[in-house]
Amino acid sequence: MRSLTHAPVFRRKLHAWFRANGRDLPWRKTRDPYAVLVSELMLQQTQVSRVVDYYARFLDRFPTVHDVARARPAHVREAWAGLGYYARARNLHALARTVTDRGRAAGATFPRTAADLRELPGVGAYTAGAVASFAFEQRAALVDTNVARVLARVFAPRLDPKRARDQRTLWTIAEAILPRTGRATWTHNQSLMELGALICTARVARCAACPVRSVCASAPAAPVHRAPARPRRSPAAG
DNA sequence: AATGCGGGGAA
DNA sequence: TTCCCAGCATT
Repeated sequence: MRSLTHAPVFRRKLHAWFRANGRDLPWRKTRDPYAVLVSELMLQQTQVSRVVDYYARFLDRFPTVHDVARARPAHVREAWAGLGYYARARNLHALARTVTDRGRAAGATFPRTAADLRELPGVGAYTAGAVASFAFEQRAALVDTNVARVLARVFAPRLDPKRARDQRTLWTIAEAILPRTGRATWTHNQSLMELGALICTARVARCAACPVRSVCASAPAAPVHRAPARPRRSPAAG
């Protein structure tokens, strides 16, 4: 992998860009672990644009994790109808019951660390990192398809983000470039995914609009601004 | 390491 | 058409 010398500059530029250009998505307004979990489960392999409405309707119908835990499986499934990957709805239901069962009657007890979140049904490495950093503002790394692509292009252009073996390296990079605090990690992880979603996309890397192109191993060198060329003869000419 | 799982949008 | 999308569980 390429050296991570540029990580501090990368972070600074990325975060500044995100604050100015990040989308105003509903799940970015909350730190409620239940709401964050719902959004993350819905977003697995599913585009943001299609999740927005389902997310609002689902929380309207099941405002708390207790409402899901109490519900009949068929009703949860019904709220999920059309989204696809229905195992996610079953997992959410099972997860809700787990979280409310072991808590006391009043409050649900969500695991707060990525390692503990990982034990919940339907929660893999990515979702565990997402809930840890987005709901609990923990200093946890996360690598989804966006982050894998961005990190590979910026820091390790020889890695193939789709290759399973290279993913391990990408997780190592993701952890290595994490900011110091959990609060900053929230912004950091959101920023990474947003860059992958808006600028550094799968089909086209919009390098001209990219805030981190100056430290990117894959971006073409910025076009040099220079005065009109003086007439010049090639060495061979004459 | 591969595969099944949904459905829709974009190139 | 193909590829891709805030992946995960199972084999």
